[in-house]
Amino acid sequence: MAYWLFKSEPSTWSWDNQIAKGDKGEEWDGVRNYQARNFMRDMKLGDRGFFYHSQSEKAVVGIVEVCAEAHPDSKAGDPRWECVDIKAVRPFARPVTLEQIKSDPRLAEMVLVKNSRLSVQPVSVDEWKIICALGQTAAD
DNA sequence: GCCAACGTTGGC
DNA sequence: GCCAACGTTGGC
Repeated sequence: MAYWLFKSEPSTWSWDNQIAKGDKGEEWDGVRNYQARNFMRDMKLGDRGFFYHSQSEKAVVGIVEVCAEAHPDSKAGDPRWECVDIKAVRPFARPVTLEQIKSDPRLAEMVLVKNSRLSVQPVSVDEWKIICALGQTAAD
């Protein structure tokens, strides 16, 4: 299983919006960046991801699961743009802030730190475990 | 609100 | 195929 990170501005699509969709999940639409799209094409059913709030909050707030593999973005009107569907698995007991991540030397290589603008990105197994521990949340 | 970093576009 | 100009994102 692979691990990922999905970034969203809470004013556009928040963790609460995601929770409200329940187990049906929701399309991760709106990505118009080739790198991010290519990562979504690599995702498999059951892969896990962090749900990250950018802008004001800047924190990992929950865990999501890929519940549909890449398909055309229904809102794009252009088959080039594909996306996966994700559903909420569980919230973080304690959100892990960008500040915490940046101050932890074990997480210095995270894409979130190195390329803050990429909205969909891979997370290593080690990074996954460290951040779940910081968030006092089960990693499985 | 500003600005740095990055991606995309289009002229040459 | 290069690179300048421009737009967007996201941290501060």
